[in-house]
Amino acid sequence: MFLGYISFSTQTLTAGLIIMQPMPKEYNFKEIEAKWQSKWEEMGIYHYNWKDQTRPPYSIDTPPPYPSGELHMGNVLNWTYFDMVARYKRMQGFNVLFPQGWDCHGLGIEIQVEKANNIRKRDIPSNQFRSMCMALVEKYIAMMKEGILKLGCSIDWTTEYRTMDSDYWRRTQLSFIRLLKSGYMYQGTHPVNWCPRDETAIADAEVDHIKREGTLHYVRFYLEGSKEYLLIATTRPEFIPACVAVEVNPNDERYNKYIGRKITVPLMNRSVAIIGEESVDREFGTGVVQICTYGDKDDVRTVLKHKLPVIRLINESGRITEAGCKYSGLYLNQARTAIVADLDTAGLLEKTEKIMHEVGVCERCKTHIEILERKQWFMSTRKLTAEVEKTTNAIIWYPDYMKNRLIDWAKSLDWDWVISRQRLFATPIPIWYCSGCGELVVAEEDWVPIDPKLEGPRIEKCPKCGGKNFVGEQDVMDTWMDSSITCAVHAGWPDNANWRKLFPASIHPSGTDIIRTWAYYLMVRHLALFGEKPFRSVLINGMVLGSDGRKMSKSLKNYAAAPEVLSKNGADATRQWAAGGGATGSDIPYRAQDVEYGRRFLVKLWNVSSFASKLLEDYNPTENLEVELQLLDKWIVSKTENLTKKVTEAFEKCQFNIAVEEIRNFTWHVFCDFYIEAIKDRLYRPDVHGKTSRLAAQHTLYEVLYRVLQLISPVTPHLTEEIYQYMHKEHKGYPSIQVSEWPKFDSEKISETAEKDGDLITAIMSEIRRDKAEKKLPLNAPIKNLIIYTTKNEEAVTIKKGCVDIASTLKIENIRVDTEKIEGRQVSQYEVYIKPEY
RNA sequence: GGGCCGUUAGUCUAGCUGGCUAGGACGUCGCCCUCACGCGGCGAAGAUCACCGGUUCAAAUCCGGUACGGCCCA
Repeated sequence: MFLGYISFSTQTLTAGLIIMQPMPKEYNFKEIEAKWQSKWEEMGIYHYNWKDQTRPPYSIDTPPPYPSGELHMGNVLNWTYFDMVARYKRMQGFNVLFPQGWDCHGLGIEIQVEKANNIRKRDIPSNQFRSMCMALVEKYIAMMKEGILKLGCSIDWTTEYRTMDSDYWRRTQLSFIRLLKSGYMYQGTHPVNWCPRDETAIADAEVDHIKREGTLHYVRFYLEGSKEYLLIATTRPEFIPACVAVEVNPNDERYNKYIGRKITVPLMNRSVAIIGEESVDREFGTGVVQICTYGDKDDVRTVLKHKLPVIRLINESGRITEAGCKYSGLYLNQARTAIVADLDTAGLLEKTEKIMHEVGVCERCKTHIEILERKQWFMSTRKLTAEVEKTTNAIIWYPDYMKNRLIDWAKSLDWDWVISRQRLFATPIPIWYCSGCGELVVAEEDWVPIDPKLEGPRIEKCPKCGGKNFVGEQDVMDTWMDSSITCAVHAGWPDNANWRKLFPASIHPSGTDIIRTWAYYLMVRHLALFGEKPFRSVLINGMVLGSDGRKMSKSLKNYAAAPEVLSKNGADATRQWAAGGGATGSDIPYRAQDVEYGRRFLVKLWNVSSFASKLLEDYNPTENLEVELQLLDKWIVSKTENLTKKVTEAFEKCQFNIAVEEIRNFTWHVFCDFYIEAIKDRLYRPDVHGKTSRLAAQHTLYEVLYRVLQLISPVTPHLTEEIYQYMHKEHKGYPSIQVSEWPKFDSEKISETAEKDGDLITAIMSEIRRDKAEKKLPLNAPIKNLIIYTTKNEEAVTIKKGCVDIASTLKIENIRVDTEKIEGRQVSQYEVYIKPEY
């Protein structure tokens, strides 16, 4: 492990003459990026040093991605964001922990395995099914890992983990046991969201709401012992057998007189009560609705409030139970057809009409969600809502307004989190039941990892009845139970006694789409387990849109494949798109031109460096500590210092787009277009300008370039490393620019006068360039005489000082600075006039 | 129906703790084979900052409202 870079000082390595290595003319990103990716790994510069006592730690709560195939542009955006943070913090002297895990379990993989093999979970032995899932996960991990490596992320791969490994189970199970003991986990029979296709309970967060066309049925419900009927409107007539009440708004003059009376459920030989409920929408349908167990979440609320009976109409796979009488055994949609037909035949169906309504579907398989009552495990999350809100507000969010999404979500939840799943590929719940008395046996902390389906509890007999037979819990945990303890796991919990040094995590990166899951579950779990916030800050990235500004999707043909983008343009160019594509947290479109521009910037930076390496061939950086800086040297030095300040502040606030733009503009349009153009003559002709002046230019060129490389290195690590190795490594001494010390803003180097003076000189240069352009002359067209007029004495002095630079840059033979008014063109934004004679 | 966000040149976007001729990129147009770079250089054109009203010496920026769009939740 590499430990010692902090102790490298520039003094110890710089004895003797240093010869600048000439750089190749061509910039081959493929070669360079691959080379540094493997060299950095060999150097071990990304390893977190667990023994370091001096540097402050900085821990990144890398969200373990769900392996779903190849890396996509959203991942690229996400990973680039926190990789820049990691690199920046490392340079700032932090001991950075940048771990990488994989969130393996869950329905997503199971469904893919089922579809690929045309099977259902129960068709084959569960072990075989699990192996198939694991094989698919491994395949996807390999694909994603390749992409992450190609992106040049500074991950500490010694920390790599998979949530499907038994060592990770151990942690998940341990967290379950502790939460059970502290009263946060409970078993209960409550209504839950249920996916009939996947045959499992799912949490609110896993339900998608989509707009769909449905049919509204108007059905006659006869009042008990009467010829009078009420017309109810329902989109789900198949639930009529489970009707437990009919509801009207008590303020509705049309119907409130019926409240308390009995009404007959059509097709079923029974009656239910008519009840009043203010929440009934008088405008919807007829204003009379049926309450069934359970048609939707509203039904659950009403049943609870009015203590209505529950009729279990459907089973786990979405078939009608015996409670459905003659419809028993049918699937819901079959029952629907049959019931509608029967209603029609009996003359009870008055009419139907099409309506658009929103339905809940399973986020993984898009099947219509049902609500079922079945014994499940829950985490009491709702009692933490106030705490979640308080903690969320106390955490730094980049950008700040994103915290609302978490708070709003937490407050909107009306059920506790159901954490059990009736699936296979997941962490087992470490629980057994005594076959004799049903007593619940919880695994001891030192039994885990354990699979209760394969192994019995490590006790002689049931503590209650003495029975010796136990049945393991068949249900498994929600995948979010695995991934919602990462902040503690990354820090080394529970094995590392010192884990709180790295906890709470310094930063939690997340996309706008997973705030309600990842951020929320992390929050409730860590609060419940440790009584502390899981992270100190949250970094939010937006969604990647297609180039047309719409959601990126293969069907819209605006999809960009990340591996292709990376291999075509390289990581450094792609990363610039991610960093500069838009403000942090906002959605950003993928546009090939942005990546293209990134690539052109790299070429520019490469070319200027290669040029500089030639100009500095005879420059020995160690000898020139005292140099006599000229007007434009001081100007660029001061501007560089201001740039350092701006970029540092931008990185501190995770405003990557600002950082990137500042550096690029400075490099391209200030450093290259003006400074380097202006010093060429000083470098080429020391006989005219003097050796001291040449040395000052070389020194400034060398240092400013180094500064630019450092500032942009978190964004474009490969190219900056390559240039650094050629030009600065010998002198600066750091084995990699990645571990060089982040420049500290030095107010000593700021000179308002120098900037003002330099700005005036460069403004005059621009004006002359403009004049040449308008006259359609080449830039190097010689000018015989130039008269510069200003009334301000101060400016005249400055201009005289800068005459040399103006003359050499624009090939002027004679310059006269005058205070006599002349007819000439005005220098933009100055009361200065120029008159060139060609 | 509620919440959050957005509306800036042909396109994408920055700026929004109020004070600059509103910054950048792509695209467009003109010029230049200037000895680092044509994957370039130098220039130019292009925006009543969605609309209405208010606060202020001063508003793209703050406040209120309207319209349209996006996301999330009912």
